[in-house]
Amino acid sequence: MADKLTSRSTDYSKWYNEIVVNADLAENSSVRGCMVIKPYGYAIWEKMQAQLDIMFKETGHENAYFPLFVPKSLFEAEEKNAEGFAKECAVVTHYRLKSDDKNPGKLIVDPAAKLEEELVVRPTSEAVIWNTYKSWIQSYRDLPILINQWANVVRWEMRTRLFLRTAEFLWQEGHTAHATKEEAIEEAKTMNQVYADFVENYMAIPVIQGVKTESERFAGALETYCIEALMQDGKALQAGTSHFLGQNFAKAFDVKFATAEGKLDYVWATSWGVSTRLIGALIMTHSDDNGLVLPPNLAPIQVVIIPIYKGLEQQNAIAEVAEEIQTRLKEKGIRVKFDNRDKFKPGFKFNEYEFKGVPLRLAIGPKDLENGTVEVARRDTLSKTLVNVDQVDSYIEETLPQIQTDLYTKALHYRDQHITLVEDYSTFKKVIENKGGFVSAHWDGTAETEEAIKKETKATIRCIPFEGGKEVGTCVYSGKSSTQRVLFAKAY
RNA sequence: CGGGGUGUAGCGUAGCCCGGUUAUCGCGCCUGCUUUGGGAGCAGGAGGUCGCAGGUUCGAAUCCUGCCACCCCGACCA
Repeated sequence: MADKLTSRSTDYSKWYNEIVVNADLAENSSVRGCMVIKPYGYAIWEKMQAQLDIMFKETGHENAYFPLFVPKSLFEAEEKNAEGFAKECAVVTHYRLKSDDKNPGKLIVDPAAKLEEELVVRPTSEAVIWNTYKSWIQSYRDLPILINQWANVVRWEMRTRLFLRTAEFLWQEGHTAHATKEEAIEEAKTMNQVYADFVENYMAIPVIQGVKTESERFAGALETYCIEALMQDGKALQAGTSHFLGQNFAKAFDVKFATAEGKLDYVWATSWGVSTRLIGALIMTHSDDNGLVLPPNLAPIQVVIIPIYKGLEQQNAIAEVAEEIQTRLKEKGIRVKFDNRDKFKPGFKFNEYEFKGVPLRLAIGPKDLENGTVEVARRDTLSKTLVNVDQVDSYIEETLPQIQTDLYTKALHYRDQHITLVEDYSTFKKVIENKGGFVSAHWDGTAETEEAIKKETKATIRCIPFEGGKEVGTCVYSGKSSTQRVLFAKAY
């Protein structure tokens, strides 16, 4: 990277280059808005998956896998859900190609292979899963069912945006079935809390938990809980959602169970998901002008060791020290890489790992060899410290969690600086337009007001926060009475 | 789908308005030597359907028409 990046730039794509590229598969191809995740980026995703998986299991969930294809008749069963996703579905209509007689070497769709019923490529899996649950649930003894699926989904959006809205993306989707409404609501809230914990503690991104308004709610849900984060450019990002689906899907797929009292009742449902969008959030929250900044808890490489030497003899002497340090760090469970490639100069490597966001860099040169020291550089602060070789592992063991905390604190500070309490509409517009971030304001609770504000300012209600308390006030737009402040922002 | 912009080597680009030798430059890549405490230097080398298809012309990267893709802004959305 020759040119520097601007931290307030909305062109985050430069930061993405290390970990993802736009899929460029064919001329004139409609496979656009898809991404290729490079190995380094995928390694971050794997770290995220691993931790989420632990947290899902801790809350009693199991993994399973369901089909990619959804027969149209199943898809349309839950009307609101189907309606909500209908406009963005990829649909399979044929199952065979044949060679084109008029155009040798080319293929055409075989009209004879038209499917009796079209298959929808899942934009989400409620339909397939509830159709399956139907045969799994007869009695209250079969409940709850607590299942998560790691999968890809396709949403053919009109406009895509790398990471944040790709046509195909990877995610996890939890689908649970419960005997009571209370238990289902509890589950949806619990998983929203799990997301908040994960994003805050592992991704070092502060989030606000809350409830979506009706217009922002998931299609088919009775209530959508969410975590909302703020990016460096002042725009909000929905980082995860958890839905209380009521009995909508149970009714649509006729999933009844016998209660302990011997009565029949419909099953209560939830679903919840986070996606590769979170990688985008990670990048857009912490990165700076020198490239990515990764929190230690998720960094594929936590510590990189770079040797500085002249000649083979010195290289070998330094490698001995470096490898010894590497062994000690590995024993402590730290992910460390010793980059002893001879074809790149140290300065090049410094920049390379800075760009990749590796939290700590150790440099060992002839001077260090002489003094028994190592230069330790922090990615987040770009500060350097000399540390004695025999203390380097304990120093690192303390510093990695410190970086994790500092990243969170920095992001939290920025976020809190960008929550503005607003009482009148002209200030509202000014803040949304100039300062960005969240605006905390009173809202009369009507969809009309929400829609009007959205039209005029492009700001939407991100959530009705759980915390922040009820208070009496007047709607910033209509002047009608209001019982609580909600958070507005321009969003991705 | 509407408004604006862009498309030239792996990446970033000049040239286009005003048509005319062998399409410019930088990065990257390959070879060799020297280098190595913050993105190395020198020398040599490889790499091009100028987005695609038509048209105008003696001649098109350049002008015209159509199409496609990408980016930004709307509508849509995790």
